[in-house]
Amino acid sequence: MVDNVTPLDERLGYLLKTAYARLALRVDAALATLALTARQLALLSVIASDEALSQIEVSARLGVDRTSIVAMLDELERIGLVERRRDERDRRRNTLALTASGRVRVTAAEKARADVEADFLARLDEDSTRRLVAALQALAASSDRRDHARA
Amino acid sequence: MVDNVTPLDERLGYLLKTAYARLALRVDAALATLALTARQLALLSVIASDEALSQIEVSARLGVDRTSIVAMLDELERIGLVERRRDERDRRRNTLALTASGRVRVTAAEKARADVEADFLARLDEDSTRRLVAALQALAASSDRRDHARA
DNA sequence: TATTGTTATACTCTATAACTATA
DNA sequence: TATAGTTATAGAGTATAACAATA
Repeated sequence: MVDNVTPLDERLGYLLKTAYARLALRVDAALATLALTARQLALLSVIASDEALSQIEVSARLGVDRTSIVAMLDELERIGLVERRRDERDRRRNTLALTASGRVRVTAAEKARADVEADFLARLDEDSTRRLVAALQALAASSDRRDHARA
Repeated sequence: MVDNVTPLDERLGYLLKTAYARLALRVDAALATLALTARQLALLSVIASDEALSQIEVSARLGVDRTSIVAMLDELERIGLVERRRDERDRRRNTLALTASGRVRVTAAEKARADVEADFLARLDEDSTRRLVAALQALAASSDRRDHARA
């Protein structure tokens, strides 16, 4: 009826969205054992990677709005994985740190996440996997510049 | 502090999500001129690719719940791009079809979407692009089997 | 005046349950 | 009984505006 309509499974957008959705389902299933969501693990991992980040710094790295971070931290603090500490050099900021329990949980969860990812990629050979990651990184990097220029 | 924490930009999940989000932003920006969202275009394209699909068939192809399709069709019908027709052979079903205006709009929107995608991929050479798409298709295919087995 | 964290609010997308009409 | 479409509703996730405390 209408020509020039690319089938869904040849569209980059559809493929990226579908691949992400499926990986996310598996990661969430694996993390359920550890009572964590993929979203929470991402936040915990950013905190783990660089202690003393503020809430705004963390939100920028995750690409999540600072107002969304508030509720996530409330929950992670409630279950004892994270601590907010007033930054004494700038009392507007909170410095985020993992608790001992948080460190244990992140280590286990990171292993679970990496296992799921490896299993998800099992269909690809090593070279294809390396090139896939490199291509995605290139797209993210090139997009970064534009997005910042436009923002 | 915690070792074995993979940086975000080496995680497949983060890369897929980020790449998709950025492409989606650009596609939506390009489609705004045509008063369409990427979501609407995906629905229109499925209808265009195979006339006489029912709402449930369309929802399955898109991976969108049938209840969500209802409101989307209401809007597309309201702006005159789509028609619901009772299937006379099974009066429970609606057969979906583009209007003449819908066909014109889809053709223009598909061109805009393809242009954005090509620009988004400009950083990659042809071989890398082909391999990226192939890898994503392989991941989608392998995941399909598992998801169906589990569902 | 500007910034950090916070609350309130709203909007989109998604998922579930229950209804209707048809089979 | 089961299925297609529909409605109502609730839950995530996200974004905006406005506020208090601090710079």
